[in-house]
Amino acid sequence: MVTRPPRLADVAKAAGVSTATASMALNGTGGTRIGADTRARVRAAAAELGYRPNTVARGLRTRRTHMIGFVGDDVATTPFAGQMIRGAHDAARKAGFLLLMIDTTGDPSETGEAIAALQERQIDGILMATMYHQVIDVPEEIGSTPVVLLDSRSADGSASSVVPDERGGTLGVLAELAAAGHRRIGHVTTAEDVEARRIRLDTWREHLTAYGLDPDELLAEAPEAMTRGGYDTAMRLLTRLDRPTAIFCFNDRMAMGVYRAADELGLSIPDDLSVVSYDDQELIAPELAPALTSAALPHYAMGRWAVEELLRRLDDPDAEPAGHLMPCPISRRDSVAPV
Amino acid sequence: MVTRPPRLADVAKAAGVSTATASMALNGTGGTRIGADTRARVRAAAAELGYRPNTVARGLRTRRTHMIGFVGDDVATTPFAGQMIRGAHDAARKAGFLLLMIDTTGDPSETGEAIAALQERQIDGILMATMYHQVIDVPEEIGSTPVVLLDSRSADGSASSVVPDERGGTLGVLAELAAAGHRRIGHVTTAEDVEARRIRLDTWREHLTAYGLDPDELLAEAPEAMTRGGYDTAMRLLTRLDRPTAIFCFNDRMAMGVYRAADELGLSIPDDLSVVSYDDQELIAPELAPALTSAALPHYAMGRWAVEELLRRLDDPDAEPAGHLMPCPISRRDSVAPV
DNA sequence: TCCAATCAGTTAATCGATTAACCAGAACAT
DNA sequence: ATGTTCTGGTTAATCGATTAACTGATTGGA
Repeated sequence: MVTRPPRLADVAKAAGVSTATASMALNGTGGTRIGADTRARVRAAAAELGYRPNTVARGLRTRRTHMIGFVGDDVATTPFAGQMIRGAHDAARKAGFLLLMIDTTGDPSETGEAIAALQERQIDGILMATMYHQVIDVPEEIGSTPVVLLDSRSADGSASSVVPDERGGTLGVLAELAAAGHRRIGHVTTAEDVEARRIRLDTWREHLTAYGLDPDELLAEAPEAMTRGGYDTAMRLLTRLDRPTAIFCFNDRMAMGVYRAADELGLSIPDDLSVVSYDDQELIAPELAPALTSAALPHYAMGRWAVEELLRRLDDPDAEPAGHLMPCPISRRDSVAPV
Repeated sequence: MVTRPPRLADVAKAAGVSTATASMALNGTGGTRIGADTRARVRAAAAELGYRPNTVARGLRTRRTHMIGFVGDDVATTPFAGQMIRGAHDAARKAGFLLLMIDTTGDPSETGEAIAALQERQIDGILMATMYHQVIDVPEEIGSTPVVLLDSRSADGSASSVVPDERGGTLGVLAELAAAGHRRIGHVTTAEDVEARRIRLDTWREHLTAYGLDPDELLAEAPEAMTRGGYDTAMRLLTRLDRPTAIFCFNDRMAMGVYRAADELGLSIPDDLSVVSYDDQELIAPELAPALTSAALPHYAMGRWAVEELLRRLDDPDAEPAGHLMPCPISRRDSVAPV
């Protein structure tokens, strides 16, 4: 005999009450209408039977599924994604929500389909995550579904969003260098037109200008933000007559190239050259020799915040969309020394 | 005015039919009962209104939610996890399913809760994934929910499962060495008691024994499968009088240590020493100099297979559980040369 | 011509909860 | 004595689909 799982009606019958009473007793709703002993009887019956509410039925009635759609443009490829998902997952679970994941593989036409698939399932809200900090338009398919953007901002500020405080992080690592007495700080970056590049570059420019230095003298760009690009650009900066005493790298991968270039030129890090970077990638920054000082991308925290914000919006759909800058903590390691 | 999304009843009214007819027309059920023109009229009305079925209501009636629970013991930390999820995601989506993710952070007491949370949501089946190949007991909370194990096997074979064909992969990389004329093949491995270690080690033993060599002469173990361990063990093997001409590493991280040891001893890879490994980790194997020949862990393929198997079991719950060995393709690179 | 089968639908029950509306009895105030 | 207010529930409607059972015309075969 296949015993199907107990329904609320079974619990009610076992406790000798109506399903309405059972529902209210278990959910604590209905105010004072349920007596203490009745409540206890229902609870005991539920425990006895191993009752688990059918959230599909509940969802149909209440229009709340306690599921959040997570739309990512590439779940797998970057190690960052995992942390973002994890932050979102943890915050969701704490509030009794689960994540319904969907990956668009970066294909924009997929995004509309993904959103529709989630909406059919009556998710309570949507998290839209991008792998890199960027500015996007909220897809119109979203309609009135509450949404929070993760690692990207909406062009018109119509949706809540959380992005890393790139400016703060940049100022942070530059402050490390300044504290060690560095002035001539080079910057190696990518030519790719991404938000992160723009902010880090502008902030660094500002910093140098404040010292009366000409940033353009100390800037080098590579086509791509990879090791190779870091190597090439560092070579250019470090073979100049008045080479910088420190380099701020766009990211850790480029920093790897800078390390190699310094090595080949017989420059010792941090004694002859200090290096700071961005991203604080797990398998890179702490593993380099010497370990690299880097501003961390707060993916876990952003994931968390996004869910918390989404839950806030579920409570109050008319609240103003919030744009949050998540601080990028500085991981201080061994790649910075006094001039 | 807030316009709520159209219901099936709205479509039916617009097409001038009953909801039963509308349902059958849209789903193609009910055999010949629906005339071609009626069907067309209903379809047109649905398209016109932008009708999207409410899958919560449907799920309540049909007891099928088209959602698969994915229980992972650590979604984020390993880069492998992403590929596994992706494989599962892609196969699921192709079949109209979505993944409901839940992370237990490796805590076994969490697992029961996770399964219960998924069952409350009436998922159609569960994927249980572990980050490392291991043998586990299927949690009793699973009950009669269809389940497929990912990267682990059930101790009693009661559930379908898919794991990497470690033996095949090991034979594969060893064959690379054999083809280059290597006989004295050392093995550096970890002392951690994991399934992968056991199989790779046993297979290597077998291979050497077939050549009449004594494996124990050529084996070195480290406490952990990290770079450090690879370095230490390689140092031991390579400073012997009759050092091996090739080394098979337990994984890529240990191979990094082997590379460093060889470098320090003035041995050039692959000319003085050939190296093969396992895992084919994205950020390691292809990036080493020379690039490392390694047997790949087929996480994407396993994720896919697991979903396909789960869907098969949904169709036929009484089918025998299948234990699948997923081949580990060999990534041939530049770390092997003729003796 | 008449009964059976086929066609093309409709009606109504159902999935398992939540919740608005109602109700009987006890306590209380006037 | 009688209306009012609590207490502690119950009844029945509802969420939005699917589907078993039924029905009223046609068509077809003998």
